[in-house]
Amino acid sequence: MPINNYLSILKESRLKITPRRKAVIKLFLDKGRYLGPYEIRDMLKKISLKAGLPSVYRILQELEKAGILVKVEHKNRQLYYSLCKNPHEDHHHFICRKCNKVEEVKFCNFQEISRFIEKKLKGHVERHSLHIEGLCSVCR
Amino acid sequence: MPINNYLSILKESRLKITPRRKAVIKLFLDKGRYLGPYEIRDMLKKISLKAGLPSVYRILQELEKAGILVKVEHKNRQLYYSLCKNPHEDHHHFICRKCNKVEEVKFCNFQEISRFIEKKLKGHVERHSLHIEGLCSVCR
DNA sequence: GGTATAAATAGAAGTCATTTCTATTTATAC
DNA sequence: GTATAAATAGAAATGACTTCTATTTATACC
Repeated sequence: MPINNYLSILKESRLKITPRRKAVIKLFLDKGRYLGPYEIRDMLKKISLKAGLPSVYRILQELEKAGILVKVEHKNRQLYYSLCKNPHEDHHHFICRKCNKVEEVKFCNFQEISRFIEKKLKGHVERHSLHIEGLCSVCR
Repeated sequence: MPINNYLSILKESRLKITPRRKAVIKLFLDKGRYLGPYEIRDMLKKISLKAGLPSVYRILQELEKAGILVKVEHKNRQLYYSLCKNPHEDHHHFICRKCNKVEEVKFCNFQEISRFIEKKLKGHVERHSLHIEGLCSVCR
């Protein structure tokens, strides 16, 4: 998805298109992997777009709320985000533990487990999230 | 699994059986749900077993390392643990969002997704974790 | 292209979960 | 019982993340 689509989403969400927001989206597009606040701050500094950590955190929150980014669960329990390419499809993400690349997995067979739970445990399943980790085609 | 089995695991891991460790395991057995450091500290205080937060954190880490507890992923990114009843089986957990009960789901069809990833993305899958949330049979 | 407006940002300061450190206490092997 | 290493208490430190206020800036409108 080209950057202009993301900028349109910003407009739809009544968020102004500022140099920092644009640059953050570009970073995610260019890197193709998940990113954390500190490295984003550092990358922005490199392209002479200084931004304080509070601003970075805020921008990430706003982009998540707009549906442009999604949070990534990480073992160290710190904040990471990745670009959400298909917000409306039921899909999961495959994350490379070496290069942190995030790839979409357009496949979900969760219904089976869901039925198992409804039948055996008599519970009502509302949500699920699957974290898949390994080595991508380049790193393996 | 009765408490003595867990105490045996402690011994195998060369961890001493102290009043606090025993009490923490008992808490998890009794409550049947995931617990965080602060509530554990408070519960210990109630049974006249004062423990400082650093001690609680340490005990939880040790019990996790011994395979008695597992971390629970939580939206607020704070630390929660639950008892691991079958450390050696491939299984997942179903968590009730209302009472925090943790139930084992002895079912896993992950291989399908794994094969999908190996074939389509040419990646190598190493690990996965599935988080399932809803309402348990009592709370629904 | 100016200008008013609300929104965005900077930077200092604050919050709070978690960890580290050191002195003291305690479980266990003998 | 006693020696020893391991466990604990409590103060202090760490560090990710958030809040707050003053200043700057994108945008709508003329």
